[in-house]
Amino acid sequence: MNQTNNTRDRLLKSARDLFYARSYGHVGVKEICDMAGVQKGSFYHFFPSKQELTLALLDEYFAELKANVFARAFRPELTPLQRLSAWLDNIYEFQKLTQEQTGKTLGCPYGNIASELSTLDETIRQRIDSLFIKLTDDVRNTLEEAVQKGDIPPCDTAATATAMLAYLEGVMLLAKTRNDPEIVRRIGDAVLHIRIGTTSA
Amino acid sequence: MNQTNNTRDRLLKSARDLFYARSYGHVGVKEICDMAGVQKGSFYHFFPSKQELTLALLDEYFAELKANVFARAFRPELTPLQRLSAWLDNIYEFQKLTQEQTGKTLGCPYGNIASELSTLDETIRQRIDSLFIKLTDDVRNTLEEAVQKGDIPPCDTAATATAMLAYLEGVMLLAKTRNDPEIVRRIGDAVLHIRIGTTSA
DNA sequence: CTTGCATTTGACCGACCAGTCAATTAGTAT
DNA sequence: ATACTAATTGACTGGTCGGTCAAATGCAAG
Repeated sequence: MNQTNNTRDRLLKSARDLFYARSYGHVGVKEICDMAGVQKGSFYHFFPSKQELTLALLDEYFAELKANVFARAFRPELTPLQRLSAWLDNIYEFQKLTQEQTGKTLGCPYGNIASELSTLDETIRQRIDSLFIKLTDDVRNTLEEAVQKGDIPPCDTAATATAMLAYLEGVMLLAKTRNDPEIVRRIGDAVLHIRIGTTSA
Repeated sequence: MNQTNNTRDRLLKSARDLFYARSYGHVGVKEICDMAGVQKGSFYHFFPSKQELTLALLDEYFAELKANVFARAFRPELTPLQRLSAWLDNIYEFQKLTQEQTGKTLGCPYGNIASELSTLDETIRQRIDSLFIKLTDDVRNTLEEAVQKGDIPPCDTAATATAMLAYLEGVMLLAKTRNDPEIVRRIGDAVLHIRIGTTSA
């Protein structure tokens, strides 16, 4: 087994960047190969189709996201609410970074693909759905810890985690539509106060 | 002048339905013409390009949305909070209807196009951005009325309206990704409690 | 009946699409 | 060296893309 297949990785990275900048449908296999400095035959040596490349891309970069970004935001020495706040900060920094690098605010890489392909490719839809569920699991655990510590009143932590993800996806979509990452700063904080199923309400 | 140009209207309606079901990039001009029962030359007689058709489509159906759906939800005899609740109900009913009719939950027609084309076509991006702003204007007015009546504490009504739109866009995106309109029911209500810039917080 | 414009047709264009394949090259194991 | 496989090349296919165009048709005013 080869430890890191260079060509395969370059294809994945090129596809990820191109899809993020311009969407799945508007990026061709040829262009992905050109950016990776590879011929088309090599693409189909490593991936049976554009769809399969996309599935691999989603899995591998989500694992990287969890290991690097998420592990830092959700680290246990922070209080639960600090973790959610760090998550929000990460989103703002990422949107601002892409704005500086590309001149455009590109939104959420997963939300973009979910929006474009959920109705077109059932396999990809299910994959992104399961990634979103994994994400909300981390958020839900954080919320449960917050409830146990008394930081927030009891609530439906699973539904609240889903609602928080929904809000941040919507915020990123609006930031993309406005082409302005500052939207995240202006309205992002409200994610901390979203609650579903509190006994009081 | 002809009062209602049948061919043009059929092209717009076909494009709207196809774009909503499958996205801009994955629907060709040929297919739009086929559904409208028209040859390609007719398409380019009425619209100089696919982009221009899309701009016309956005404007005309947004006007229709405001006149029919929005005017009903935001009618003055309802209390401000009832209007927001009616807005949410409309969204749920619409997502459920498309699920029943097409077997798929398709999300927000404008959010979908915004996500796909904001980074690809600056003109379309600006158009959708301005439609979103028009939408938030109605919400902001409702929030200001709620503040004046003492239904809610004072807040940054403009930012809160944007946050509410963001949340509902996110909810529709997750409903689409989950392919389940019930998501809207499960977490939608939280939109009523979103606040930005309250003096207390 | 004629003029003139709006509408519609359907063939056509070059470019690009995802995907195929036989042939070559590189690397490894014996 | 040999043999086997993995990796890579680059030409190729059939089909679709957005868009063009000259010719035909419909229609209304004089």
